[in-house]
Amino acid sequence: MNEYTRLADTIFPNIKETLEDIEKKYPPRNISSSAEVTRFAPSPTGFLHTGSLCTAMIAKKVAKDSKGIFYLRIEDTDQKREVAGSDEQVTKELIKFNIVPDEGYFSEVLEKGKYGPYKQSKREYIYQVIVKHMISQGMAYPCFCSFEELDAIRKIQEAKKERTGYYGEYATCRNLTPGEAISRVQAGIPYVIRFKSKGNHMEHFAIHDEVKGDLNLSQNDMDIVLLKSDGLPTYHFAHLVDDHFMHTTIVIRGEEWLASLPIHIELFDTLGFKRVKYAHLPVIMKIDETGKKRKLSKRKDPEAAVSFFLEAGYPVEALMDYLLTIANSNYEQWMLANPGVSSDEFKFSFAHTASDGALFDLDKIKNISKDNLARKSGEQLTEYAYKWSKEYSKDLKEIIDRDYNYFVKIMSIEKDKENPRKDYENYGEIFDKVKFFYDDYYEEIYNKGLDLRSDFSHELIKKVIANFIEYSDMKLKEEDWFEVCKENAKQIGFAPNKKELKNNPDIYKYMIADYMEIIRVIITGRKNSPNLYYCLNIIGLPRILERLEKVAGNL
RNA sequence: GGCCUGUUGGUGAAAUGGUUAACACAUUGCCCUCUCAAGGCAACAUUCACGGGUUCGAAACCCGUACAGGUCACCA
Repeated sequence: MNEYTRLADTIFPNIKETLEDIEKKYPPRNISSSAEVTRFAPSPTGFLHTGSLCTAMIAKKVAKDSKGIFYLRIEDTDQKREVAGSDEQVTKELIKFNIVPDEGYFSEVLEKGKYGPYKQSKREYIYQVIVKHMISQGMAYPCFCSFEELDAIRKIQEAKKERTGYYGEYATCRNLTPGEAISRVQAGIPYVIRFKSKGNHMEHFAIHDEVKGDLNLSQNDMDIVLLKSDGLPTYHFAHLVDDHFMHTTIVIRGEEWLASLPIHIELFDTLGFKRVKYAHLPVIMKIDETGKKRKLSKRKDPEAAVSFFLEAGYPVEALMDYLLTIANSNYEQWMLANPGVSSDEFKFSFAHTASDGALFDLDKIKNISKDNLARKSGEQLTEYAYKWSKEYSKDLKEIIDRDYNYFVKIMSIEKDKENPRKDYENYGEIFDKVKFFYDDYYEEIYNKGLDLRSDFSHELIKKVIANFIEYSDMKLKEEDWFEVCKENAKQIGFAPNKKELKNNPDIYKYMIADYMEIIRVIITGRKNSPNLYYCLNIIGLPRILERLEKVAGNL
């Protein structure tokens, strides 16, 4: 038994299994060589971030496009930052956006797949086996430096204007003999396990990134921490172990990880593990108050949390479409050329992924969302809005519940036209725009006061109401009905069009638009509404008369 | 500060050495129109961060400069 093995046994006396044993437990996946295995690996520190959703979407797409596997892994190795329950929350939100993992973590009681556990805190044993192996091979060692000592080292480095970190001559614990290390461990001195880097910072190596292209990076020479004093791994080590044994083929993550790529490469090479491919995605940016670019921030930007879009009632496909336009520059053209086709049909390619971060553009999402809602039929729109309302809007749910078909009629206004109306940006806007179709809400609007223009005299308004009641025939077809309205209006002095009004200022003071405005405001309580003919038809003659007579009577 | 990455209009971007720098969002104007929402048409980068070079020819290639972002933890 050599010294390193003794050290390893001293630190992990209860670990009997070897690296080979673990390898056997997680054999290569039985999939074709072109199939990609991707993962989404959030740390449960809060709600799902819009940028993370984008990353997850891409990972899912890459797996799906290649008939591979997409799995979800929870990276909960930092117990200090952990927010209770957010692992399940993130998972649920992901699924709401139709990003359903093929395997991985679903909840505390449900995991799918043979490569688990998929929650890092439950994989402690595996990490320890690997670390023990590394110690016994002289690839890793215990470090007894305290936070204070580390801090002192950093200060010296800063003073000398050298790189900060635990490396080279500063990595004092790497020179401890196994014997010395054993006695310190036995003496109960706290320690972490560090990687013994063989890299040279002055030397470079070539590496290909799917997004960034060919890179030339400095070798790593940091003796980074593998296992923290609490026995849990750092991100770097967990990445090595998990992505190796779960047989990830391509790691898709944010570009904040690019700087530590040399560490990961050295780790994979040292263990003799097959390197994975990498795709480092740019982060979504935003212009802050001072005019500077910065990352979308969960604290400052409501749109950084996906719940923002869920609550506002944007269709999930709209957000996904938008994120895809950022992720693949050719997606927008494809989307325009294939209206209504699911984005699942689109082939994602890293060749069209920008390498710098886009500014988040809410206007664009609104536009995409409007299009999306306009394309839905009245029935579909009602179905989706109703589903949304169950979770996010009592008021909307309540009016739909009163009479589902009545609501469908409202949502169907002019849907059969060549260019359907784009009335709503999201489900959250519907209620307010639709209230007037309901008598109790109309009553509310009426009581607040109808917004009739002040240059309309009471006499004029009464005249219009009387004329409309007498001559308007709701049984007519739309065009005919409107023609009749024009004629009637003309009888009481309203020009039938702009030209006539302009050309005959002595005859006309008002035109048909004004006539209709009076009716519109009285019936709907607003100056703008969808096509009046359809509104009136849905509300029905008795209630129209009621509203008109009420106004006339109170003038 | 070191290292890495990037820079085409207000925004997302196309164009990978060859005529007027696509397209989409936003904005503005006009048309259509019962209002609104749409829709149609048009305007919006004399120029691709800046300086130099290579070339018959550069937004594209090379070199500098500037600016921006990322990163330098027992956080991920």
